[in-house]
Amino acid sequence: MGYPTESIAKGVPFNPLFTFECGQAFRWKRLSQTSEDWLGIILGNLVRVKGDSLRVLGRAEQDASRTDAFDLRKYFSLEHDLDQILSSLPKDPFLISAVKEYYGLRILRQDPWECIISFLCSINCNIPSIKLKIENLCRRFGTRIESGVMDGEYYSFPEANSLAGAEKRELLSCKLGFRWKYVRYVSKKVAKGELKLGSLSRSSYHTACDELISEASDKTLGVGPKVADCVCLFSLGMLEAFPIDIWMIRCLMSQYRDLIGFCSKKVPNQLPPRRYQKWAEIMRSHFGSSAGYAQQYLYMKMRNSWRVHSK
DNA sequence: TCCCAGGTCCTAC
DNA sequence: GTAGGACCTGGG
Repeated sequence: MGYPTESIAKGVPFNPLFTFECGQAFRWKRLSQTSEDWLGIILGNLVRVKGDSLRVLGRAEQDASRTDAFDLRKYFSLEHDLDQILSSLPKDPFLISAVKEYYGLRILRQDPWECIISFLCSINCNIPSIKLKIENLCRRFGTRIESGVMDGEYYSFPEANSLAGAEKRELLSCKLGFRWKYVRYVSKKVAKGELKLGSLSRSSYHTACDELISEASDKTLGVGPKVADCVCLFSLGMLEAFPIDIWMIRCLMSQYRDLIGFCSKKVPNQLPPRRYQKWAEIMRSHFGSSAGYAQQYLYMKMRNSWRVHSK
């Protein structure tokens, strides 16, 4: 294949393991457990990241129209000055240890379309289960990518039109469960141009959230505050977004209880919308304009320490 | 067999 | 406005 090898992040802090396994993206696969060798698919391009070098191995034929938007510097958010961002965060002990432990985690700038569908798949699911659903969708509705180099089959993420036209039983066969109607509803909105994901990045964070959640007073089925925050943070470059999931609730309850001013000792497993907004706003003003970075480091710390703790 | 998972929606107060 | 339950399914 005649694609050049590029250096992804020479001199830039970048840890593929933390970046790809922190639950922001679901299609990166580690090829070797002993080295940093990863395979991912970005806008129909099969991409290999090995050490700090990056190589494009193949492209999906029918995705040619989208390759102009294929910008690896943008995808890996190389314009983010990680050291500057991390040093701008408040110095509380829990966050300091999270940053120390997971240094090199970068927030990616993914395709908003893939991002919104992925996080619809994430609703009430664990990560292996999310990956399975997305993989099923790609195999069923995506386009085969010919690499000629790698073993195995690789598929692009489906186009909005494909999912918008899918039948219920087809989506259910991808193991989407009750999420099938969310996926199809949003796909139709995007396919018809009623939800313009591309232009959202030019909006303010709050405008983008409103647009994603209420979408001109017509509720966007399946997109609540958490999914909207994930889209803002992981695909629109809005670093102030602070998604609050079950792990973040546990984190806030155990580490930032005074800040959120929540009296009950019982850790809730979900937040009513108003409380979600209140807590997210408090954390935004605490962590500042890069609150999303704090959230990701805290998320990693919380998940992994919980796992160790509960063994 | 039960419980849980990167939530959201609907119903009943 | 908000608490409580339902929702598909795979994995522990």
